[in-house]
Amino acid sequence: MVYDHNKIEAKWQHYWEQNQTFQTENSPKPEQEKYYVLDMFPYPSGQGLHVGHPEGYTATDIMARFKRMQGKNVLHPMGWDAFGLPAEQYALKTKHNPGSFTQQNIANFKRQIKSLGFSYDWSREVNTTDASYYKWTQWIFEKLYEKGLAYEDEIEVNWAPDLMGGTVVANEEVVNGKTERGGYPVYRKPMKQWVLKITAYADRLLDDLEDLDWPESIKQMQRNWIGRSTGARITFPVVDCQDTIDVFSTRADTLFGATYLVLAPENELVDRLTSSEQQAAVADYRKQIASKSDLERTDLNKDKTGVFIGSYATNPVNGKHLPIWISDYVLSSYGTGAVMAVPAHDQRDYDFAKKFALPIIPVIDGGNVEKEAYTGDGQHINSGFLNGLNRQKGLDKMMEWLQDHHAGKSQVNYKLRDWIFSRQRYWGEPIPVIHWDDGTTSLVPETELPLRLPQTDDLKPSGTGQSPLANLTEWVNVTDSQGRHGVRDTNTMPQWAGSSWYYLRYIDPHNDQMIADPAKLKYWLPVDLYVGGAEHAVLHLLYARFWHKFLYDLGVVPTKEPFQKLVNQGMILGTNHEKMSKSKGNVVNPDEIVAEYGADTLRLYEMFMGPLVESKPWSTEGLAGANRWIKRFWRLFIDDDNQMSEFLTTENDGNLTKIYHQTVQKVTNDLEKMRFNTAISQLMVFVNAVYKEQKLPTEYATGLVKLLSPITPHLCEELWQRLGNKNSIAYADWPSYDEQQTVADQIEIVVQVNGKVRAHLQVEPNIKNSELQELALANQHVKTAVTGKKIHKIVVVPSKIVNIVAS
RNA sequence: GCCGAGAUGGCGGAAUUGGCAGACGCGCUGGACUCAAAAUCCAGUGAUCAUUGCGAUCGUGCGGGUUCGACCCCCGCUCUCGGCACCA
Repeated sequence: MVYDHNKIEAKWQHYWEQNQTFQTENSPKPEQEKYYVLDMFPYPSGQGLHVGHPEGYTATDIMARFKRMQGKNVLHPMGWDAFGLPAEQYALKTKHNPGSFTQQNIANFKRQIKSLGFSYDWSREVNTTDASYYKWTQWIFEKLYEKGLAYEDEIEVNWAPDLMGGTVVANEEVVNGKTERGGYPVYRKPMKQWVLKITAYADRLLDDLEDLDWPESIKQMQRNWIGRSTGARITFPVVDCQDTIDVFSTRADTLFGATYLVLAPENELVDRLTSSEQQAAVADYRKQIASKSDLERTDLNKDKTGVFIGSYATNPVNGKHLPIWISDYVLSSYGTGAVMAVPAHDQRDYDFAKKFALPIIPVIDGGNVEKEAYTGDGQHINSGFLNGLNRQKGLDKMMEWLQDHHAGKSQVNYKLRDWIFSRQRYWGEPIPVIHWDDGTTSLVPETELPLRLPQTDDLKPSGTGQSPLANLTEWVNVTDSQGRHGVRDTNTMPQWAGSSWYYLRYIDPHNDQMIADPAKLKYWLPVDLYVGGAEHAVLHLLYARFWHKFLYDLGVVPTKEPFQKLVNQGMILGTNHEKMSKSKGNVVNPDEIVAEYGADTLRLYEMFMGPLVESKPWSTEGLAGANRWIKRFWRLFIDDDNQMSEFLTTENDGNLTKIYHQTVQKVTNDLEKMRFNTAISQLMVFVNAVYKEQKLPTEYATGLVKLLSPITPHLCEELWQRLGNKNSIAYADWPSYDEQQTVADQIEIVVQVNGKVRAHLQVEPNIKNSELQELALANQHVKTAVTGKKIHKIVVVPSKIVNIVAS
């Protein structure tokens, strides 16, 4: 009988559900080793799954099934990151509540995921939009607030007036000066926002990367994002004034070369230090800057702009008077919002100095300041007591001098900014804060959590820059027991909030007393394997690490880091080698694949395409090939009359012994290293060998089905049952191999002459080198190759190669 | 511009403590089965030359180097992908 994927896949999916095969016991089992394998949970979009989703999910499912068969206690959950902008935009358009729309999408995602036969424990499903879930998201926020790590601040934010009737987006959501979603322009605007002090954890977030088994590229991206930079804070007194200007510099050694100072236009010192003659020009420049979008400030405008503010500062090291300018190439949000300009040795300062004809004084030998700034090393010149010293020695000496003269000290700065945590949206976790009329602010008491999102079908932009929640006056206005009136905070949390801790909730998903039972957390943490797309390299993964460390400090979680091993699956491209997208018309829908070929074929093909971490193009022929092989595998066991195949035999003539043990060894090692493509290739090699032999001893048949079962579970459950087994293959023992059986009695030795292969020799594995050498020289092909030549040297690598060097 | 990853047949890919380049699959060609086709099974398939048979030469983005021996290590390039992008 030909393999009927529809019937068999439905049968086993039903069986697993009925028997709760993959439900993980709720009480920890300290005597059994655990394995927590996690997928990045999806945002359930209206589009449903694309073939990229099942790639990562198949990889984790194989690992989950493999580890179960090796006797591990496996936690393998799935859930939904269901707050988010698309649902809100849809709701605004259609006058529906985003909740019902979201439920529909989740149902569709779940149907699709289930059709692929993944071994999730669905009893642990979480949904970030459930009040019983976001109660704890709000709880974490309150703890952050209590510890002073959540604060309100009037800060320059990325204001996108055209997005959702005006909203604030995080730095990470701004791409090339436009919003990541929708591509709307972004402007800088000071606004009151909730901010989380992630910078307080900058050092730990940086240093603890060391011990993680993550791709080096991701670690490097996080390091760059955090951007720790060690330098000096140098104080410049302002001439004829009590004020001082502090600057941050990593090149304090070039202080003698400073020829002017630049403040960020937004720096508050500007008001006080601008001379009356320059007032108009400065005001004009600042106005220009404020109306520029980020894009205009960076990409579109590489040309330096700026204005002299009419006052001077004193260089502490030589008393020179330096003009003070403002320019938008100095960022108000980094360092002190002011720099000392050393145009001879910094390209940005150089460009500015050239444009405004400011002096350029070289203080390090080398380079040519007529052409460009010199940033290399060299001996200091024009630098008083630093003359003759190189960069590092000069820096050390200058730091000493600055400390001694109270003109500066060492300082560490980070590119990492605090996390702007409020969004002017409806579809998110409400921030549980009340602003009282008397000017005080308080948290919603923990006993009153969750603070539920009020139901409404009529979402409207508030028009004030506040979220649509501002319209819901009944919800917004509160009166306490003393009759005091206040208003609720109308901000909601960003999508990153719910996804920053969901992996903790899976461990104890129905606990209504706490985030999770500490004993269970202790047993299951950290996550042993986390698989997802590289697009979350900095955002999600940095925020989750931050919250985890905070919870660690609170004593809630027992580990410093949440995810021990991280793997990024590569992208699946369209057949034209381009990224799949609707507009290119190269999107493959997994539903169609499952209907035509079955889930096992999709799983097998996606794992066979190439290494998990690489991007690779879809191939319709390749997919059909995977399906052909599944049927070929089936025919090893089941004949055309639906009987057990004549290949199956209880007699073992030993012809397949070596290759069987090799296969068990290779598949086991490859799965451990997640090299699924080569594991599958080895199984194909074995199947080819069985077809040659026309025989399959039962002991190898059962082993073979087990080896393949993590990859194509439906097929293998069916064959396992037909081989006479009563229980699911999911908990069958993983096959073992005998190392002795994997090596042959005879090994092949390559004989080279001058590095070129001239002959092959069949020899005993433990042959002596001298014997090997003799055999090689006696070979006819070798003799021909060395005829008329003098042998200089013979290199023998035991059990591998003989290389004869002759000329 | 800076940081990171990569480049292997017609295609996806395999092979690294430096030791037979191209496993496995796709595609293609031929054969068997069939009235025929599909499906299946078997064989061949890097290029060039030779071909009656053994075979020979070249070949892992490009140019050098180290080595008995290099896809692998070193130096210098080109291109592709990902990230960052006035962070002082």
